[in-house]
Amino acid sequence: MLSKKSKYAINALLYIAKHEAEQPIPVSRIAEERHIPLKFLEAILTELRNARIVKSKKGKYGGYSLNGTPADIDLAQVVRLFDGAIALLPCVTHDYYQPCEECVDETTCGIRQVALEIRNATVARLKDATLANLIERERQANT
Amino acid sequence: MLSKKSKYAINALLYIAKHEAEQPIPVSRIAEERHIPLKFLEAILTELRNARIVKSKKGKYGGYSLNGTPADIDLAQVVRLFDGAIALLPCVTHDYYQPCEECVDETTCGIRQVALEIRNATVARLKDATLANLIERERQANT
DNA sequence: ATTTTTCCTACCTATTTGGTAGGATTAGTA
DNA sequence: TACTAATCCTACCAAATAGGTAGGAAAAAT
Repeated sequence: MLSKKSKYAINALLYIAKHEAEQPIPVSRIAEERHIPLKFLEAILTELRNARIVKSKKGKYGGYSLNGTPADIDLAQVVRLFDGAIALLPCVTHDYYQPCEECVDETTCGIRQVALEIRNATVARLKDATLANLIERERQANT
Repeated sequence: MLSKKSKYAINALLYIAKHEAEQPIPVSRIAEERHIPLKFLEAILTELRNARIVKSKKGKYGGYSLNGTPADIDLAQVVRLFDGAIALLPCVTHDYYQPCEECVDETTCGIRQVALEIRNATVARLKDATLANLIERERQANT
């Protein structure tokens, strides 16, 4: 399951993407419209900014903007940021690799093979799901 | 990521499946051979028994046996038992369904569409990964 | 009776999740 | 300069989950 952080982050990013012309958008507005606790969302957007997925502008009329186009930002980036590795096993992650201590032989491990296939399929789908793609999906579902 | 419970359970089940002729197998033997804490594994096997994935025999020369053939038991069952829903969002699970409270319209939600595709692909692969299948995979990788 | 096993109840610690509180700092505007 | 509206920063917190441990009762085979 995705954490609330990931879900809130995705919702906030989609909100900004859908109101691109009005950037930068203050946290308070996103929090209100998407019913996300203000202070919590503040922390989330700080993380997104540190990861350079959004950029911020301080002071009056400040707020957050996408750092790039909606086609540049995908769910894999967001999920990795807040929930860490996407894979089911640490031995099939790229960035967080760790052997399973109980594993006798990683190269022949059957569970690992399955986990690897699932990871690859999942990552591919999450990378395909850019903000632009999600907005387009919703547009199509609405007709 | 899978919990240790799931990983230990899968390893224990694979161990029993590989030693089918010697059933029932005592917890102590599995714990020793697969380096799993004894008492923890005891609790795990109790859960597997309650779920009727294994069956137990009490007393001397007792232990645990598979309840069915290695082709009957798949990873989806085990993962669901210990880690709950497989999906990324509660709104695309079957058994644990819950709407996302922040969601405006579930039928058009783009994130949901992606989550549903990922869930379906993942569940299919986990169901395909029966104990028999895993053992066969390891046999093939060994040649 | 002894041994070896499962079964049952209770407890425990560390980490993660999902927040909240309060104020300092920055920037635009009058 | 003063005011306002925003981000930024530090600290704290409660509940849930993960990953165990302890001790013994009950059952079954010899």
